Amino acid sequence: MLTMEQFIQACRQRGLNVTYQRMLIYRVLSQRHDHPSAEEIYQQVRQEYPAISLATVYKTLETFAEHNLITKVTQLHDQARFDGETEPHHHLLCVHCKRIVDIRDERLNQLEIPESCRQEFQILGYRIQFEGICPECAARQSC
Amino acid sequence: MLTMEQFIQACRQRGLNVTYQRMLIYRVLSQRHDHPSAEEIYQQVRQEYPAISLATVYKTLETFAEHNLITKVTQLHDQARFDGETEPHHHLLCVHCKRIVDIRDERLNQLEIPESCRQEFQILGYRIQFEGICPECAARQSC
DNA sequence: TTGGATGCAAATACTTTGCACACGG
DNA sequence: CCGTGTGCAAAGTATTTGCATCCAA
Repeated sequence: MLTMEQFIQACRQRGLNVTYQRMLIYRVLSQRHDHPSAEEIYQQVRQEYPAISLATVYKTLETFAEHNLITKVTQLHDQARFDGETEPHHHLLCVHCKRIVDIRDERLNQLEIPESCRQEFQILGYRIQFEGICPECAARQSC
Repeated sequence: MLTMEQFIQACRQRGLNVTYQRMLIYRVLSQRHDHPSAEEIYQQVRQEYPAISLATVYKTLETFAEHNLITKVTQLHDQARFDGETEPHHHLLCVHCKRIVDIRDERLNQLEIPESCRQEFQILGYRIQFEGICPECAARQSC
């Protein structure tokens, strides 16, 4: 989370033009803590700048995420993926090709649930997603 | 992961008709370990049963997931969600209303990466997603 | 001035729905 | 036979793209 000054700096460092739209989108997103969708951000930005287009919001969020100014909570959102297994286990995702490998390790199933979770939510479980680059993608990149 | 006999049993227990399509879809999914999309399952099932429709695959996967015969890897896949924070932290998701709350706990950032992950993938990090039911949804349900 | 950013509309991708017919129990 | 499941086509939703115009640097 950056201040507006830091944000402007960060854009310049990355060669991104600092536009009014980008500042609004960044401000709206960083002031919210519920991880909104593009549509929700669009609706909120529109209140201050009605001329903005939804396509700009999409493009801007994508650009920010590529430049590591924000993150996408849902990396695999573009299509649903299914798992024949219902027993607790974890996943390792290749951030390039989106391949998923199962991870089974008893120690990972014994995580202590933090107090902040238990506080109000009725906890059902948890999933750990490891992220990395698979050998095939690593080989392709280094060429 | 169930044998075909166990699967048929499990369907009966849940009051689900055992159809040829359902058996094929379950078999294809449980034999793969890459967590395919509906389209990929459709393409593979089609090789054995060309008359199947993509809509049936979608409906069937949804039904299976509701009855806990399979799981959806991507619960939030229906729309992308963004986070203004790029520093490592974790999430608590309400499985009903899809609300996301940030979880910060230093102990969660010190997980030991399992050997099976390191083996080949170049690991970039991990995210933990806790899942539960938020107070609002819990109140609504109990009525 | 100039390349990157925006806005609009059209296109695409994924998923869901309505309905007539088929089939499992 | 009854009610659930299926297939098809159409509709719905989320997202991306092409392109003319605009604007930050």
